[in-house]
Amino acid sequence: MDSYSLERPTEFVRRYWPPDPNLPKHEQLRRALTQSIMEGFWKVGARLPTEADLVATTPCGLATVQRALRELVADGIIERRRGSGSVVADLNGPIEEPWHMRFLDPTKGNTAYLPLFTEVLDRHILEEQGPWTNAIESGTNPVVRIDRIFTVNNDCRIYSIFYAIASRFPELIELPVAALGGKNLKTFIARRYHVPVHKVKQKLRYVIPPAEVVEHGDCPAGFPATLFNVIAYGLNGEPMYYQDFYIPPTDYELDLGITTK
Amino acid sequence: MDSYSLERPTEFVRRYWPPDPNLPKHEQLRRALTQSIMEGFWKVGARLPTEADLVATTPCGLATVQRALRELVADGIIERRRGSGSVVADLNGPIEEPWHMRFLDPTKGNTAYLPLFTEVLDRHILEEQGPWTNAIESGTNPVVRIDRIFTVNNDCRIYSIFYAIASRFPELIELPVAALGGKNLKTFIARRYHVPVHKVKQKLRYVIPPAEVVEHGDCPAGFPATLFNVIAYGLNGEPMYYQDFYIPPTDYELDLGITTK
DNA sequence: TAGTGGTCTAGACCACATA
DNA sequence: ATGTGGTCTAGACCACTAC
Repeated sequence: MDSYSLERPTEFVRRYWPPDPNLPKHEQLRRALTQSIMEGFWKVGARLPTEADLVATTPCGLATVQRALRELVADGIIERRRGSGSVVADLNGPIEEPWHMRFLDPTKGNTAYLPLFTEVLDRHILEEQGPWTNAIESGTNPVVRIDRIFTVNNDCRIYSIFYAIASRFPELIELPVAALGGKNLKTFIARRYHVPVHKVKQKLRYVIPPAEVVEHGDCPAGFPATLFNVIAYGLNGEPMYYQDFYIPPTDYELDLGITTK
Repeated sequence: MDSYSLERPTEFVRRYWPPDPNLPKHEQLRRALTQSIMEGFWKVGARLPTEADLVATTPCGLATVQRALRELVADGIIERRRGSGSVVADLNGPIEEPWHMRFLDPTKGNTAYLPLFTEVLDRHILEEQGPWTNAIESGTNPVVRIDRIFTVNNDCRIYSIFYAIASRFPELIELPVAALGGKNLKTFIARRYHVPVHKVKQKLRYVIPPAEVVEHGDCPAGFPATLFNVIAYGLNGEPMYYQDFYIPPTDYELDLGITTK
């Protein structure tokens, strides 16, 4: 092991160690690696230092390094293969696929999802507070609201309203609206800020849809519509965005994912 | 450490070891303990053998025993406290609370759930197949179907249809229907068979409700109703039951839980 | 063949709970 | 004071991958 190959691991330790000296070492290493991946120090798909490198550059023994790496695998943040090393989990893979609004394709035995197209209708900055305030901990900070239409299989239009803290994702307000068209905002955020969505809290309620929802979506006016609400959280459990979906009656089946105790 | 205190751990090893000689030891120990807990060999709340006892009675070293126990904690199957030992996680605690149909109480800031009452309408054995067949892997085996009404906060009635393999939960067919009234079937199953529900797969679709749903529930006739479907899985990931809920329009907000990648 | 992760052990020290 | 789980290390051997 020559010193050249230890340059990058050494730089990693210089920047990220110690994250918190009061924690156990395996937890410190786990957090340091999570933080560095979130900040893009290790890019998606990049090879991480080997166990031996981490033993050499951190104050951790082999078993401690292995425990930290094993926990990162359980978190879905990295992938490891015997003989070939550890890499940052690929956000361009399954994570890039839509997470919300996954409608099952009946012509494929409900094993695939229907195609989804998005169109941006509006974007503006909100100073006022609302149900999203507590959810994304925005307090009195300005919030960016993005209204979109999701079209499922070319025949069902879902109105979506996305809320996030404006200062946290500046590109969402700096870019022209046209540049957001057709994009998966979750993926967009994951790529630009290296903060993949890791878990979502889901709720369901019924409301009379507001005028813009009736106008652009497929919800009938005057009747209660299904309002599907999502709060998305990042790797560290910090809230990232709040999103409402107004789902009209449809024959398609919506996959809500797997929930664990 | 006298031999008397090793009686129970020794009996555990005699009955459950090895679960599968081809697996790593930490995985074997994890499975053996999971299996023994599921079968009631260790009762809910009971103290498990200490790390030292397991080192003495199994072919595992201390670190291996610790790794297996740590994984069981992550699974939510046991709880450990320094100085006082490892115990089987209490199914009478949070797990006993309703999992499905958790409507938020608006008078308590949406931090508590509304009370839920159940009433059994019907129970019969099905020989035919249906959408539940693949979900619970019943094949051509008879399935027990239990129709119930869930009443939320005394003013919203939800029709529920529960499906499970009849031979797997014989008490569900042997007991008189009256004995199932008011019971939480998930808890009932967990207690009798030591198989707590561990994760659920959730789907949403819209259907015209069948006659019995319109008659006993609050869904209007002739209009599409929200059909919320749940497939519940046990500790080992094996499917346990399939359940449909016909949810009428309501002002209450339904908590769908947290979904992770 | 060399490098990498996966498993496992023996042993040490520490923090916390119970008595 | 004793027993318990929590952390950590050094070192060994094995399985798989890539060259």
